[in-house]
Amino acid sequence: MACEEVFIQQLRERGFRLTPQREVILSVLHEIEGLATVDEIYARVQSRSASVDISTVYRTLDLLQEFGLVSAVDPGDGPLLYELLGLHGPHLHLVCQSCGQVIGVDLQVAQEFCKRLQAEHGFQVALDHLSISGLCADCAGGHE
Amino acid sequence: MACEEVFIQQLRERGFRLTPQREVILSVLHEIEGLATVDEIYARVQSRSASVDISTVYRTLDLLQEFGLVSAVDPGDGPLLYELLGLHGPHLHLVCQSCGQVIGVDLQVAQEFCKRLQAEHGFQVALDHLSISGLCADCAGGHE
DNA sequence: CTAAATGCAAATATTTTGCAGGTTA
DNA sequence: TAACCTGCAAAATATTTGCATTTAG
Repeated sequence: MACEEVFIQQLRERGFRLTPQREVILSVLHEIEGLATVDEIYARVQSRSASVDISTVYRTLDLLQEFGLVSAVDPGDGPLLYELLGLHGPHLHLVCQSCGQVIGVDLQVAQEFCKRLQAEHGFQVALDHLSISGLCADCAGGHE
Repeated sequence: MACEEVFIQQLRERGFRLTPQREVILSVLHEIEGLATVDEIYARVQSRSASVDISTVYRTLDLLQEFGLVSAVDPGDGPLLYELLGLHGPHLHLVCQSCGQVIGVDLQVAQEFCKRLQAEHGFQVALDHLSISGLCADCAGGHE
């Protein structure tokens, strides 16, 4: 099922409404394919529909997150990055502290680790929120 | 070597100075043992030395982080939490999205996982910065 | 003596909120 | 038409910065 359909269905289920603003925002997220700040999203939304307010962008992103269609990554500094989960579903984000790059990695590498946290500490990792800080291959290499 | 000594040594090495403010802040961190927000730290600092400014607290925490004596945890929402690493050294933080609790866990459980990220993606995890969001045992239990 | 650090106040950056009016179902 | 949503503006939160003055070494 496409994102739009999931979105519309979820909206209906909860008595929420499908507005043109929400459509534009979701469509912009499709067009971006990858991570973007609210400002970037907002700018693109504006180019299509100039009167949309940034607060509506925030509100819609929150909604999409609730619906599990979007995830947010904290880059450590600066504003959050948002990403449409759409087809791939959630993945692990490796955030480079040096260059800011965010690498998306299949969740599978984290499975064992998560199981262990579950078994040893009863802690249930939020897989749709998993991100790890460190140095990417390039930046780690340069430091040696 | 105690924190104070490391701190003083690092300061000297870099031509920085040991000020009474810095001493108070480090001492407050000792007294807290665990995670605290800047506001909490600031409040305690003030009770000892009322004229110290919050910007000095921020600046000193940055310094202590650079020196590897303090680490910051992002609770997902709200301000960062700071912690003196002191004796235990860095550990893994499990942050509960529901109750906000932060559980400190030995880094060892993450070792394999980190090695894998290193091997498969050349990514070097920042061990002094490792924190995972999810649900703690209590909150995960309650949800079922 | 002088480079570094502080306190103060103001700026910044990001996100949230209240509300009057517009819109969707 | 009734609850929901939006745009606007203002507030809130958290942190950073510029600068004159003070202070550690």
